Amino acid sequence: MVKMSSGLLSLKWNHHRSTFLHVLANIRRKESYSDVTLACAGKFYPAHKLVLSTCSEYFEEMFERTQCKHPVIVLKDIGADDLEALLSYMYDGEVNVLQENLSSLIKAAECLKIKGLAVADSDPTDRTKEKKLHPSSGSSINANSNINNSNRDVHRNEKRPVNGSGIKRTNVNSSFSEDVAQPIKRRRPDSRTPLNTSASSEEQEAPVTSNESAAAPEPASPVGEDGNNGGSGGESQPGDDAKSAEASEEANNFLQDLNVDAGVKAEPVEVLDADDLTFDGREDEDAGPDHPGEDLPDFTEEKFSGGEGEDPSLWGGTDETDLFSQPSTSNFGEDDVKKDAAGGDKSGNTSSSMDGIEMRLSCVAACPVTLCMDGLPQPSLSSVRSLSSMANLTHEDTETALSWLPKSYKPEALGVEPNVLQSRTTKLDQDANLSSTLNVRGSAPSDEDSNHKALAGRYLQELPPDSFTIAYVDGQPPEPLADGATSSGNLKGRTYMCNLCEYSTTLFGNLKTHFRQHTKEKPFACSMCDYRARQQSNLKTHMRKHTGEKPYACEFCPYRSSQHSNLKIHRMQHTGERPFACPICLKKFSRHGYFHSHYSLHPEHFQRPCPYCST
DNA sequence: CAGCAGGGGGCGA
DNA sequence: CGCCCCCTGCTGG
Repeated sequence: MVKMSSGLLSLKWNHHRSTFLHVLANIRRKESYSDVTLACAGKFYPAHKLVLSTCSEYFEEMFERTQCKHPVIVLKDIGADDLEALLSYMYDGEVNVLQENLSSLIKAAECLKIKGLAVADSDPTDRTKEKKLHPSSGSSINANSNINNSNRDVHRNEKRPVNGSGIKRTNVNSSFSEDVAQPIKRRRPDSRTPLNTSASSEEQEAPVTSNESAAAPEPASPVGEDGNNGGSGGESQPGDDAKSAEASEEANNFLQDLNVDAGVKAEPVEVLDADDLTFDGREDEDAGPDHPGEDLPDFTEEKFSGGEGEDPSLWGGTDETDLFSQPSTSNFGEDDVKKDAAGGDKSGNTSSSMDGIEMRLSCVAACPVTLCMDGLPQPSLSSVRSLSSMANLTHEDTETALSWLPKSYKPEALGVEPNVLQSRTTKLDQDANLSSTLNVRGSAPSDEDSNHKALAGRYLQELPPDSFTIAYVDGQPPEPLADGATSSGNLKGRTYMCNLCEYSTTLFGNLKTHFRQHTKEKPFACSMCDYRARQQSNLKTHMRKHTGEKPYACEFCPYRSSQHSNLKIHRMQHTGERPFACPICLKKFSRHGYFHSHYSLHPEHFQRPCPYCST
């Protein structure tokens, strides 16, 4: 709070912007308040006019011209992947794209006139004025500042070592973040070209390679043209000269600082104007040391303390669906478990993920839009930050968690606080003594158990192996499944026990459905209202409410019902059936609930539990 | 108490 | 996966 000269008090919400982004991500994830639907390649993407019109002149104009409250916009010439990426870009202010997808993405962005990608945007707050007032910090605030860079900023640019893993990276400032962005085609040369140091220009990383430029000459070319050492990103030439080596070392130091609490390994990566920029747009304390991580907590705390409303994408999924929008048809967790169950991807993806993490670290430090060129799904930085916020997480812990953590198994999905995640996996082995239950009930070898769980996960591709326990009737060992064999996962002699509650079933499909209660996943969305269901059949029943369909007719009267069970209840009026009889007064009731209400009035019910539910 | 709607488990294909 | 079923909670008469 700042007391102004006029006597007015200026109340500033420090984390207003980050909170907005966070809430926006949640709203998008939950598909709340959706007032427009984008149809693309057979998929439907609920969205918000406000966001779309904010980020796209195309949509802005479109919405101005239509009076429809909830238009469905069919995008014919845009790929679903590109649209999902653009939606992520618009909602999150950043997106990761594969290098080979960049050209089509830019093309799509141009079609839709996406600000910051295809259309120049300007800073609505006109921070250049602030810059004049605070020249020392101005360069940290927006991308334009890069154009009029200070020597320090230029130096930063010089210090962009190329990672040693062959990953190509690029950063493009976003209009959606604090930073004011220019379209890629314009901004890249500006932001990357120091005004006073030609040498540094040559040393700058060129994240977009020449072949990329060839693939997408229009949008990408300008991106790459500043990077006349464009291959450096992919070819790892951090030590081209002493300057680069020095820059690399400094970047490493920077990253190590950044990674101290992230629990991830530090590796030379591109470091943008990390400590020149703060996430929430606060002016950087320029005199401060190069500890971007000190700036980050504001961001991380705000972004990851969301509890239930946490954006699932914040939680370390390694599949692309974590990073891009998820249409209603998405089947989350699938890829995760595929990787996990298959096992083969595990190590590889883990290391790749870590690379991605590092990349994201640098990006978030700089707070631009990120175009990731490493060709691998990237976990979000937030996963790292979130994990890192947990006490005593080692690098291996983080790596392991990130490598297999599926969306369906994220803390917020499980209804637990994020910082419980560390113990969650442990809890899985301990919870409700289910592991010991396994031994008691099944006495199957643990390796066989894990093998079968892996198989179940492999073929059902839904649940992480540690989410359930299998009990074997008579100690029957699991049947080995040959590669390529198919199985419904419903194998005889097995009881699948949920490790998060007391539920057990002999049918793995039931477990899969059941587990959605823990993940709070409701993958079946009603197209007519906000209703979502965990089971498709429930959605089907729900849809009858909209269609008015009542397929179940009473044979005694005109009554019709949308649900058979309701007809059955109704029919009791005609048949006089009263299945629930009070054992005390012998009064009969048609429903258990009615009986129960009645029964609870009897003083004797304390001594005699309900004969129908034992409560 | 009846109607309605939603949640969730069982089970056959 | 789709269908069936049961159960439950809410609402209004």
